[in-house]
Amino acid sequence: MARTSGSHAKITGPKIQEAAQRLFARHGYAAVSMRQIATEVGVQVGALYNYTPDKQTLLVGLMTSHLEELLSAWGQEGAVATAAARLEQFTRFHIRFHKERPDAVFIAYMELRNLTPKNFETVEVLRRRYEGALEEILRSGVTEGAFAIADTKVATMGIIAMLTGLNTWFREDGRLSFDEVEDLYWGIVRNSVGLAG
Amino acid sequence: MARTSGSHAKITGPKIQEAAQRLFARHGYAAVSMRQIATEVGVQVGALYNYTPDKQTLLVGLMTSHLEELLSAWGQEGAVATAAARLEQFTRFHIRFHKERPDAVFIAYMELRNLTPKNFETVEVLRRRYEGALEEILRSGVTEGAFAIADTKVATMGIIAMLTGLNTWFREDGRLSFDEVEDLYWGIVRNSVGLAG
DNA sequence: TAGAAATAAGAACAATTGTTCAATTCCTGA
DNA sequence: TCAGGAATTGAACAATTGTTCTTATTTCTA
Repeated sequence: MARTSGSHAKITGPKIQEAAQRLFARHGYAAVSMRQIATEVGVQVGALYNYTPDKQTLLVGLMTSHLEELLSAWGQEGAVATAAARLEQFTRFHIRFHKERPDAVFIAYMELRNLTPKNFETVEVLRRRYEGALEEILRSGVTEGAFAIADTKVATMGIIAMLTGLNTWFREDGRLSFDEVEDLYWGIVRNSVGLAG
Repeated sequence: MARTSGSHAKITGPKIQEAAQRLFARHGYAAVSMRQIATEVGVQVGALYNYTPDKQTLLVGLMTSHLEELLSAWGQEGAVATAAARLEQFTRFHIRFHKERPDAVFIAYMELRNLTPKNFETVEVLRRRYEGALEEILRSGVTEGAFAIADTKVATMGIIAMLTGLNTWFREDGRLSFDEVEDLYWGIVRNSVGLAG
């Protein structure tokens, strides 16, 4: 056999990324073989190497494209007046964006140790840029006198960890709807920066 | 060769656990081979199987003993009067306990997907018991009228995620000392439950 | 419609994987 | 001191790993 009928890079390429993302998230990068990915795509393992030079590149590609999407989506949020409104906007944006991409989020946090140093740095630059967006909000809120925050960098890390942690426990069929949880999280964040209810 | 001079289970046993913990945390469970562990211990791979029936048991053993230590240590904290004081006690305890065991914490959070279903359930029971400890504090604070919390379960997950997240960014040689960060985190937690500064 | 480019199959590679087991040596208690 | 249990080696197993390469077929372009 050789090239199969109907095969096309525009189709196989995305399929490979989706399969890799799903499998890496489910079992972990190291535990997933190239053959498993190929099987999921419906292709033989050799074909994968028309799309990636190696397994590592597949991983770092998933991470960077996720973080770039994240930054791009945040950049497209509309402008709001006060720091408090901006913080609410960020909180709800973060929660919603991450909820829609559990696999990508999982990989971006869990597989950092499987990156080569150079790839790790690339990913970290993107992540820090996103953290910087929140910190800027917190700083402007302190300047406005609206927030009571002792250290904006520490608050940034605390808030992001809290928001991202939602992915680890929220279940669609649980006690609360997602909208309810979103409101509750915003309530906690609002409190945490010293905003009046 | 065979039994080596000076060899003893009381020594090799802990050494294996320490090596496995260090390596699993650094590279991930799936990425670490039994031979790497053996090399780290200074032993041949066959010897490991005097101490564990298989690799999976090594992993689940690390997780459960970490969580049991955590629960035991929390159980030994002294009694305090108010819910607010108890929450401060929990916050500082959690941060300090986790700071001392970065490898164990990392594994307990990152390697859940490598557990068999039965082992996963065992670990989850322990984790839920710990989460329950915090939720009980929050509930009693609400009863006292000291805390303003809309949903204690959600607040529990949010606070624990925030506190545990500290491990991912704190560096001993960073801008702030650990004691400073501990105080800052307590300030955020205090705010988040609506306690007056 | 012919030739070129794109796409995939399938076999092959050496290296590594978790686990088992007999053989061998050391250590301890009586 | 010596027997028996404890501890380890070292070899072996089949299965799986990431990657490369040649070959074959399909699709695209002119």
